[in-house]
Amino acid sequence: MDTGTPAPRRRMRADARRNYERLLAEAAAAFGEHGADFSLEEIARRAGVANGTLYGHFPTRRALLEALMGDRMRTLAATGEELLAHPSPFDGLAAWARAAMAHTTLYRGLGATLMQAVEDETSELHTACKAVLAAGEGLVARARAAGEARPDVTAPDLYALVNAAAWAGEQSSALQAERLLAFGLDGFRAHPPSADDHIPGQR
Amino acid sequence: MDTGTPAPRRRMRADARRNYERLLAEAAAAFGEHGADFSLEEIARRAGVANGTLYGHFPTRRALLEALMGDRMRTLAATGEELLAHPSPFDGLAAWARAAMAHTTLYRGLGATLMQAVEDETSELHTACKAVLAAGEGLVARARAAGEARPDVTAPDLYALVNAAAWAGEQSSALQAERLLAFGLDGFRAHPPSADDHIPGQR
DNA sequence: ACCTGAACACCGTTCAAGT
DNA sequence: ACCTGAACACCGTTCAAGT
Repeated sequence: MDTGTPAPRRRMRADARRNYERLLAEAAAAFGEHGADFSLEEIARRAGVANGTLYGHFPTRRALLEALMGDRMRTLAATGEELLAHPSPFDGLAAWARAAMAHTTLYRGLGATLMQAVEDETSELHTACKAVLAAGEGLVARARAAGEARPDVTAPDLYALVNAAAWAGEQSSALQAERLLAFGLDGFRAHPPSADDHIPGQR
Repeated sequence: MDTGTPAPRRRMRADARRNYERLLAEAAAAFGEHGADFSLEEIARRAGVANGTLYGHFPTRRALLEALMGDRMRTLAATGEELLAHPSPFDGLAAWARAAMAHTTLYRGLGATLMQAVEDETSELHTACKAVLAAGEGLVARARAAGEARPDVTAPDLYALVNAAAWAGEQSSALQAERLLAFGLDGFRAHPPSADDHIPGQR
């Protein structure tokens, strides 16, 4: 389960702390209902603070998202490590992929931010995304080693699949997201001995 | 090859026609360089017309995109019908999927519009998207009938895969888009006799 | 140390007034 | 028939001035 609102790193003045938490609460509600691109100005308005106050606490939209999502993402990474103990390497990988997609689905439009953050070191979400990617890498490596996943499947492939499927789901339906994820995962699976379709670009 | 700027449906006054074409040309350039979400106001500015003139010709951004993409999309649909004659049903499907993804990639951010338009009957792109979807349906049906594609793969699955892979490519790299498409297509492939992974939701 | 609110430079869309 | 440009209601971001 979740630990609720994450604590700011350091001691803050009482009024500052109160503003910080109200902003976080309003942002969570607004992002949940209208997506991660919702107006920051309107969030400040709903929290009853001036827009400058929001920027004081969260200099960028990504910083706000990190405050909302950081803990969840670290939990997801931890779940990945636990799934390394799953009896079936591929099923463990698949289960984790579904959990990861559920995280991306938290706020509509989040996938793009998560995709960019993993490559952008200046993003406040970079560290959390890297942890998620590393967890995926562990699971992919294990499935590859067991001969259950293709030898050319990478962690970035898994990361991209999860976010892309979530994106597709936002455009049409949650069912479509699940289907795309399932087909993609099946494409990751090692064939018994048969046809080797070429995946471009090995990395 | 392409027929160049599409003609407006009816006779127009000479100055109107000139504005129409300048708007289209500037939009093509701007969307190509900065994506399909580029400022319409700036496009009007570059075309040397008032913003109201742009809205007069193209009441919505989708109308502008339809004028730019409609012919291309109908060509893509026609290519799909030709590929029904491909010796290998699955290879024909795969070749068409790659061509479709190339279309989505024309303007950054286009995928979302194409995904929505296929379900939104009020979208100016709806008809063109439906034609593309129908072409996909033909190829998928043939590959299913030949036992080369899973029996539960649908045209919307193919459509979603193409756009989702294109989207992922925009967030990271064109190579990632190709890889995701390849893995997804491989997931569409029928297994010889073996493991049946469950794809949710049959449609 | 933190907050306020105005300032700046943008958007998309509509519509009265012109020619 | 078509064009213009202002009007309206929004944005994100910055920063001087306050307490």
